[in-house]
Amino acid sequence: MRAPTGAGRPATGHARKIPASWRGSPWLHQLVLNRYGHFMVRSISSRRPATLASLAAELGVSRTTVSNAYNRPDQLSPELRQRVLEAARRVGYPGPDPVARSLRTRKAGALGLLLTENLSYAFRDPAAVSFLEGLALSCEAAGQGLLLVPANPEREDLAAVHRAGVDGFVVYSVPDDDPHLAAVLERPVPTVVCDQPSLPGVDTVGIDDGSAMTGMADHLIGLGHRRVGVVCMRLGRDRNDAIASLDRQRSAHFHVQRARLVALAAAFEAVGVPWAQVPVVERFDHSVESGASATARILDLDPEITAVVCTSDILALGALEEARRRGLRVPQDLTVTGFDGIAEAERVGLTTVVQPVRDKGAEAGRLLREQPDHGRPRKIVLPTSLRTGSTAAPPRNSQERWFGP
Amino acid sequence: MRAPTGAGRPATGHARKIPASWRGSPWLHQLVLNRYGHFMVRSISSRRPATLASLAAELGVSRTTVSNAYNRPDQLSPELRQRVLEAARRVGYPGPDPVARSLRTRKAGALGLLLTENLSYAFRDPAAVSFLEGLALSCEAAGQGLLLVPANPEREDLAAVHRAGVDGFVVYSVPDDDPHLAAVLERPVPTVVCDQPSLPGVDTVGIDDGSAMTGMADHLIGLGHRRVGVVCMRLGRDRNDAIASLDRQRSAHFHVQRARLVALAAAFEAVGVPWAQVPVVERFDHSVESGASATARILDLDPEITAVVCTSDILALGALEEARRRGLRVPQDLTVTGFDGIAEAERVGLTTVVQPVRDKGAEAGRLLREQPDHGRPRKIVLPTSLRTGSTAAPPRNSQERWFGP
DNA sequence: GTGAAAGCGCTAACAA
DNA sequence: TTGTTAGCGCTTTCAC
Repeated sequence: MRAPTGAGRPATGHARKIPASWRGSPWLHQLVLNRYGHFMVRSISSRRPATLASLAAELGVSRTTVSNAYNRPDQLSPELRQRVLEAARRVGYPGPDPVARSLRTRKAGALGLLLTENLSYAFRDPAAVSFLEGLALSCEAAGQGLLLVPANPEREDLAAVHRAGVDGFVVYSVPDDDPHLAAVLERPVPTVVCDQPSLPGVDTVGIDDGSAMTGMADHLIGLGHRRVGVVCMRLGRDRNDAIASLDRQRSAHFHVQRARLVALAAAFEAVGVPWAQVPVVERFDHSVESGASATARILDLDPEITAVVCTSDILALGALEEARRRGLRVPQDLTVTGFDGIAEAERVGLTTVVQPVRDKGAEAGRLLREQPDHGRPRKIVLPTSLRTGSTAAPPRNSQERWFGP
Repeated sequence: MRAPTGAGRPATGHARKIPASWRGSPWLHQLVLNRYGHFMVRSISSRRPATLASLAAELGVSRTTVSNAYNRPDQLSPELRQRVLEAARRVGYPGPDPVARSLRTRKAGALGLLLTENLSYAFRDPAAVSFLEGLALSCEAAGQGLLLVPANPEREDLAAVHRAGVDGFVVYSVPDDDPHLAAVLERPVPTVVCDQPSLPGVDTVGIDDGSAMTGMADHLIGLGHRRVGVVCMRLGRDRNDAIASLDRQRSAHFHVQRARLVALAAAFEAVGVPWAQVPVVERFDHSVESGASATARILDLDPEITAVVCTSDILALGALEEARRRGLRVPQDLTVTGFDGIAEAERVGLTTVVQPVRDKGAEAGRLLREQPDHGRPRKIVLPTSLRTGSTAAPPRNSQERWFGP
């Protein structure tokens, strides 16, 4: 029996009328009387995907019942539930549409992650991957998805941020002038920033970069180093593969780099090293090669330098490579230090600052999940530690002597 | 002027009536006459979040116009658009709700990624991370999000799969009996499987594991190895840190491992090695330690073994570690081979099969994006190559001689 | 260039 | 336990 496909509503107003858009569509329907005497629409062709409503019509039950079969098994008899689920399988109903459910419940079931501009660098940076691991695990434990939001710097694709159906955002290590960050903050969902930038009104998780780097500086100063060079990551969104001026250091848009440099400067100035004369070489790409080339630059500039301080382990690995290339023994001829504490750094015995990267991810997820009703922004500061490896020692011709350990 | 908060519709039917649910809510509204003489609702408190409709009411324009201001700038005058955008900022309207838009447009703007059961292993496996990188880059280029779908093996949390608002799924390297895979295939969106399992009706991207491993086997056979041991990843969802029986090898639920083992067996059987006597040690955890312990097991079982074939680089790194621990020189005393071609393997000169992991991710994304109107399932097979490093050489007391290259 | 109408597919408060 | 009602917030023909 074919249904009249024209418009108009059935004899009773209780059943949904046939949507006008179905007219002329390839999907066929028939009007059936349910057990309450209401007309309902039943699909007699499987071409139009089944919906909760069509399944309900098919079965002659209400939409609530079908919904309950999926979402509140305790709200209906096991037999009825079984009947519903079976019918669903028969007509190929894949269960409630997640998007419609999200709209209704106002929950997306996922967190968004805004990563540093260049995705590839993020995935090639073991520290970033560990952060991702921590966050992903935390999401998994909570049964939430994790949406990687593309933040292509070239296309300034804010649409991706606007389009993301998420219950909250984690922003990982972006410059303070990143337009994607601004777009995220405009969204009416909670946000946690990890590492950078430091924003007054926003929940934050990170470490105390300044004091961690002070610790490293003190260690080097204690060893007797006074003539040092620094390799750092990019300080702004522009590519500047060169010496970073004092001004550029102090106004860096990447707050983490800024804090580390400022701490270094303060510590060395305190023992009489004029920071303006210390070569601080910036590299846009965060890679081993960058670390090597920056180190080369430093050593070319001043071969008397006794220690190369790097603001990341990846860069430090490059420094080690360059030292090897030049036949400089580490640590006898040159001291090299890193920052992060990635696995590979430990393997080669790098002296570095170890930070709990994975925990940062977990904390970020937790913060987003535990929304206090009100209150001040939460600032989580995780502990770091100095790992003294085998890449730092007193300088060769140091006038200071080292009597340790 | 306070609006009557009771129900009922305004004098004209053109404006939306006030939703009953607003009654008694903390949000206040007033009825205003727009320039067409229609009553519209205006929010006079910013507590209830603005919507496209409320903004339209505020401005006295239709919802279409506001929608167009965001989605089709060419459909209205620049001045009007500007007015709309300004008003939006004033009332704190964050732009069209992404979920509602998704429901309407039937596009989620994201792909879902179902990863191997244990998330941590995925993030600690450089091959998996590279895959992720390739996929993420491909999504970024297309302006799509990438949703990591939690697939906790313990909680069998299929809800996460059901809840994922995505336009398609990528399934990366799961066993053929994974319930999450089944749940994904039930969803009415396209799916691409990467690596495993091999499913007849589903789009696929991978490599020819069999012939790649055959190449490796032939290489070892050519070097003169006949007494070999194998370290492989888990063959099923159950933990079995032990020798894998022939039967277990042949019926492995992880098709990639199965294909590699079957190829090895065939190649060695072909030169008279009885495969049943070759120790194949399985490890559930995919880690360097696993590779080491499995290698230890093999060498304890048969110290005369001349080559340890590993089905992944990570495991091979462990094998190298164990050899070092035992004072065995590689390759003089022991040959070790891997599979994947990760960066660290190259660094240590591992002889291995190199596969284009990043390309796999990119291909998976592309396949999902380019949906043919119809046709056979697409099977993409990417090329591999044998990288002869410094960890494979003829066996010490080989009766076969090696005259090459 | 602008507006009205229709409905995407679902859930939840309430009523029966 | 089941059904009815009322939207969630948006886009999109199609008419004006």
